[in-house]
Amino acid sequence: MGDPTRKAELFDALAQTGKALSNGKRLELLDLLAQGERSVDALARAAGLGLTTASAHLQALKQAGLVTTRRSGVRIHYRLAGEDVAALYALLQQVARTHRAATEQARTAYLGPEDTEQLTREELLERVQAGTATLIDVRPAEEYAAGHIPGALSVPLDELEARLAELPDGVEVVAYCRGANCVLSHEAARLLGSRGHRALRLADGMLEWRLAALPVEGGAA
Amino acid sequence: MGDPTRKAELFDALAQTGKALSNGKRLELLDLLAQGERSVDALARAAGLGLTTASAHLQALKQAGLVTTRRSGVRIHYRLAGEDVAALYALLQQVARTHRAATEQARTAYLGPEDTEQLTREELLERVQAGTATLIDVRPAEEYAAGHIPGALSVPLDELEARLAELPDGVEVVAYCRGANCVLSHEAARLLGSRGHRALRLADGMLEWRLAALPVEGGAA
DNA sequence: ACAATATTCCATGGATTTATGGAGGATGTC
DNA sequence: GACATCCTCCATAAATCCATGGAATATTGT
Repeated sequence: MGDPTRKAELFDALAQTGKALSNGKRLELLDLLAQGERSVDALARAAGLGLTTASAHLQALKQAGLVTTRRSGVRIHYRLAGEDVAALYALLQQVARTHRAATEQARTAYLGPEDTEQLTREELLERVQAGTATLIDVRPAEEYAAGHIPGALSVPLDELEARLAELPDGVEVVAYCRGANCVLSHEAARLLGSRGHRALRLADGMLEWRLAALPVEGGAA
Repeated sequence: MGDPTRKAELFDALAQTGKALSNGKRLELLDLLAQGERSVDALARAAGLGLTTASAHLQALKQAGLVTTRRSGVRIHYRLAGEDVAALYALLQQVARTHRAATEQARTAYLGPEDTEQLTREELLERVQAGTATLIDVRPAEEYAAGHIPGALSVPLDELEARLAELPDGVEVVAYCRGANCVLSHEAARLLGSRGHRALRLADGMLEWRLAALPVEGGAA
């Protein structure tokens, strides 16, 4: 009635994919890849990893079936194997945050105090359609290019201070970034608030927006 | 712009939850818990683990926030921390199967050849409502008691052969069990087929049925 | 063919994980 | 209170994972 060895092999096979999610650096790489494809050294730099270390982790993700590769000239671009992988990553984040206090603590320690106002995807959608808010995407330009919320302006956090003049006065500014655990929109909202703007931020980010099947502009057509 | 140490701590915190999914035995325990709560030694026996080993894995799942405990007299019952955990487990299975050939191979090696006909949840729902099929739940009675598809008869695989006479002749029999990777319905369908019944099986199982928010009978009211 | 760039492969030492058996705690029974 | 049951905690040895640096491989440009 079901060979126990075969059964163990099946569960071990599933665990191989689970293992890919068992290391913080690999999750950080997945987090980046959830915003669009990237080359190995771009990933290594963005995640603060040694090149060989990043390569090894990416191999592990590939073995687990979570990412695929594409060669373009001399460099190799990694990307998520599918939207279900993005969904798996997002769900892991949600479960970890909901059911484990230590995760929530680490999150607030990283993102800083909840001193800026947030709004939901639905609220954002309303305001954008009504034109009552300016929406800015504070992720790196590369990620904006790979797909963004329709109507959003690309203002990477790096450039925000220098480009404050571009933002209309007296209108709400809504910032968003990668996802629920991304610090960029928090910092953007703080900066905007301190300069007299009425600043809000999207509670989560591009990852959750895409998974909710809301409209996306740019990127792979 | 975002303390790198704090950032690493956040991703490591997420990875703590991911680690829970990185071991085959732990996934097997989750698989059992997805059918309902159980005590430690029941889990150890069902998963073929030593008691202390099972306890250690359950502690790991608890630390990760995936399960909670409830004491009842001298024994401690573990259960999933929420339906989102069941969803996470189901999604991991789906991703592993879809994107990794080795997983699919291990699955077919365990479940056996695809020599029995399967049907989807929607098809099953139609037949049950129309009354054109007899539905049997071939999981252990304990799991049936914790919740089953409305109208299903509890016929644990162990007892199926002895209780064949209970099944009406000339009517389709549909068997289901725990989920997409559960062997019980495959074996039940083979047995039924070899005894002259027209036997089908649900393509997945109770886990996916519940996650699809389809009606469930029995269990926690 | 040769050099340059991007990535993977390989070997290594240090840290982490796992299974197991025995001791220790909590609860219920007599 | 003594005892049995169920579970957790602790110590240990084997296996696995991780970061790192140097060598090997693949592609492009000269």
